[in-house]
Amino acid sequence: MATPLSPTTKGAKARTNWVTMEDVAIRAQVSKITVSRVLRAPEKVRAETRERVLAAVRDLGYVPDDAAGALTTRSSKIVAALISTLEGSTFASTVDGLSRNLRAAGYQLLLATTDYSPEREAEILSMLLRQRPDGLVMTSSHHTADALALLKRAQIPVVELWELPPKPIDSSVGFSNFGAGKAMTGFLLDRGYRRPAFIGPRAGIDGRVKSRSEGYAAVVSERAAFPPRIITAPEAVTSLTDGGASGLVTALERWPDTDCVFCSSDSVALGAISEARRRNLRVPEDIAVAGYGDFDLAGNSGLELTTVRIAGTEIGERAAELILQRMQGERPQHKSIDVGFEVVPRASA
Amino acid sequence: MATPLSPTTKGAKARTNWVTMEDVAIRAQVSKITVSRVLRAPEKVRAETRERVLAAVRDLGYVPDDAAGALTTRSSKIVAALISTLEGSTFASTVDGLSRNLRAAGYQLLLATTDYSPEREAEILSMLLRQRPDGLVMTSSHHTADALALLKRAQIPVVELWELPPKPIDSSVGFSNFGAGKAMTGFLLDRGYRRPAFIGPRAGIDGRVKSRSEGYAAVVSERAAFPPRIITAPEAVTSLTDGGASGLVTALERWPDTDCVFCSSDSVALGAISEARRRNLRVPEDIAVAGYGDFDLAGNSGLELTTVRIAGTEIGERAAELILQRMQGERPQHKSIDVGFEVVPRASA
DNA sequence: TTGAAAGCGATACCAA
DNA sequence: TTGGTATCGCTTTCAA
Repeated sequence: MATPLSPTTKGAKARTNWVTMEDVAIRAQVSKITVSRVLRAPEKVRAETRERVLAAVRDLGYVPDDAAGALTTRSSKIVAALISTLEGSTFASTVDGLSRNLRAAGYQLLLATTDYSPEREAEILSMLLRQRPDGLVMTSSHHTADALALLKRAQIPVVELWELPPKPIDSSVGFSNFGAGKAMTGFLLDRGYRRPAFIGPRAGIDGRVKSRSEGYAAVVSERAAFPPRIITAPEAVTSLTDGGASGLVTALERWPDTDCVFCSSDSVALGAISEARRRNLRVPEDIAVAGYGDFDLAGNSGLELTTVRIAGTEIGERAAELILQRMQGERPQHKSIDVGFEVVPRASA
Repeated sequence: MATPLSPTTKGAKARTNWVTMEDVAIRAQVSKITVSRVLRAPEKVRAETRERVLAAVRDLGYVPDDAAGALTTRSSKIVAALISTLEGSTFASTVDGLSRNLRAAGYQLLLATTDYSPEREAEILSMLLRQRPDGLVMTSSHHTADALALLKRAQIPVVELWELPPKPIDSSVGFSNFGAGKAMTGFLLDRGYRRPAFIGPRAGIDGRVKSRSEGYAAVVSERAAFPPRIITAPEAVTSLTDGGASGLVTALERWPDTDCVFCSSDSVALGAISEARRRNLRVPEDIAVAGYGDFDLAGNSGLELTTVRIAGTEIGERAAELILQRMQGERPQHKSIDVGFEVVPRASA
C-alpha cells in the first residue's frame, strides 16, 4: 500500500468531492483567475483560452461556490423572504413570482414563515441575516424594535409586501387594504344591502385585516345609518372557515337584521356560506356574502363568490424587480408600487 | 473636516457596516477564536471571559457570517428545496413543516419551484448547488440525467417527497400514490358506483397523477366489467378547475353511463362539481365526485367533498428530521418513510 | 491577455 | 483556558 498520492499541486488534501476552481485551472493549464474571468467576463479572455477553460469546466462538472465568492464580492446572491404564512395560498403566488424573477437574475430565495408573529419574525430575521442576504422582502409591516434595529444595521434593501405602509422601512409593493375595504363596502351598499357586517379572524392577527375593517367602518359611518358591525372570531377558533361559520352565527344573533357579511378572506366567506346553507338561508337572498382574495375556487364550484382580487403574482414580480434594482445600486423611480385591487362581482353578493 | 479615523486596528478599511468577529474580539479584549468559542462552545471558555464577549456581541449587534464559516466547516446551514409548484396549496404545508423544523436546528430553506419541468429542475438545481446546500429535498421523482449527475457529485443527502419511488436517489418521505388511487377506487366501488372514470390534468405533467390513475386502472380491471376510463385534459386547458369541468363533459359524452368521477385533485373535483351543477346534475345522485388532497375547503361550504387526505405538514416535518439526521452523519433507521393516506368519505361520493 | 499575491470572515489544528 | 497560524474557494488589485 502506501501508494504515493499523485502530486496534484497541493490538491491532495481536499476531503470533499467538490471540484474547485483550481482544479479547473490546472486542467485547462491556466491560472485560477483566468477561470474566474471566463466565467464572469468571458470577453476579457482570448477565445482559444476560453474554450479550453470551458471544456475543463464541462469535463469536471465544475459548480462555482457562490458563498466563497460572496466573501470578496460582498454579494451572496441570496434574497431572504419573511412570509406570514404559506397556508391558505394567500402568499403562495407572490413567493412564486418573486423566486421566478429573482432566479432569472441569478438570485436565490431564502424562505421563512413567521406565523404572523412579530417576535418570531425578529428571531428568524437574525438567523436569516447570518447568511448575509443581499436583500429582504417581508409580508408584514409590523415589526419589533429588535427587528428594526437588525434591518437598519444590515443596510440592505427591504421591500414590504401586500400593503403600502405609511412609513415604509425602505420600499413597498402592495395596495391599500383600507381602500379595498372601502371599495367592497361601497360596492355592497350600492348593490342595495342595508346592513353589512364585517367578519374577521382572531383579533389583531394581521394588520392588513384591521385596515380592511377600518375601510369598512369608514364607509358605513359615512353612508349608513348604523354603527359599524365588526365581528372577530374567538381565540379558540383556529380555522378560517370555522371562523366564518361562527362569525355568521354571532352576527345574526347580535344584529338579526344583518343582510350581508363582508369577510376578511375567501376562506372565511366559505365558512359563512357553508353555515348559511346549513341554516337553510339562501345566499344572497337571505344573506349575502362577500370575500377577499379571489382564491382559485372562488369563481367556481357553484360558489360564485363576490370578492376582491389581488394580483399576488404581480406583487412578487414587481418586488423582485424593485429589489434587483436596489441591489444593483440603482435608485428606482418609485419606492412604493401600488398594484391595486379589483372588486369582482359574482352571485354571492 | 478630515477627522482622522480612529485606528481601530486595521478595521479602518472595511466598507460594509457589518460587525465582524474581529471587532467583537477587540472590544472584549480577547482573540477572535475566543469569540468563536463563546458562540459555539461556551463551556470551553471561562465564565468571566464569556460574559465580556457576550456583552461585546450585544453592544455591537454582532451577527455571525455563516457563509464565511461554511468555508472552513464545510456546512452552509442551508437546505435547498425544489418544489413542483406552490399554487393550489398542495405543497405549501409541506414547505411550512420543513422550514419550521429545519430552522429549529439552525438551518435555512432555500426554495425554488420547478413548474413540474425536469429540465427546469436540472437548471435550477445547478444554480442552487452554487450555494453549497448541506441537503436537498425535492417533490418530483422524475429527474434528467444532468440533474442526477449533479446530485451524485454534490454528495449531499437528498430526500424525495410525496412519493415513495421504487428506486429513490437517496431517501424519501411520502406514500404510495398507486395505493391511494387503488384505495379510493375500491371505496367508490364499495359504495355502489358501477362506472367510475378518472379525470386528470394535462398529460404527463406529474408522475404522481399517473401513479394514481394506474391505481384506479388496477382496481377497475380487477373488480369491474369494463376497461378503465381515463380522461386527460387537453393541453389548452390550464386551470385545474377548468380541467375538471371539461373532463366531466368529456366523460359523459364518451361514456354516458358514467356515474362517478375520481378526480386527480380537489381543484379538479370542484371543477367537475361546478359543471355538474351547471347541467342540473345532482351530486352524488346523478354523478358522484371524488377528489384528492383534502384541501382546506373540501369539507366545507356545502361542498362535502369525498377525498383522500395526505398529511402534507407531516411529510415536511419528517423530511426535515430525516435530512437533519443524515446531515449530522447519522444513518437513520429508515431511508423511506411512509406517512400513508386516508380516504375521507363525505357527501359528494 | 494573463498571472501573483493579498485578502474576505470564519474555523481547525496545534501550542502555550 | 486562550491564542497563533494556516486554510476554505473565490475575487480584487496591481503587475507583467
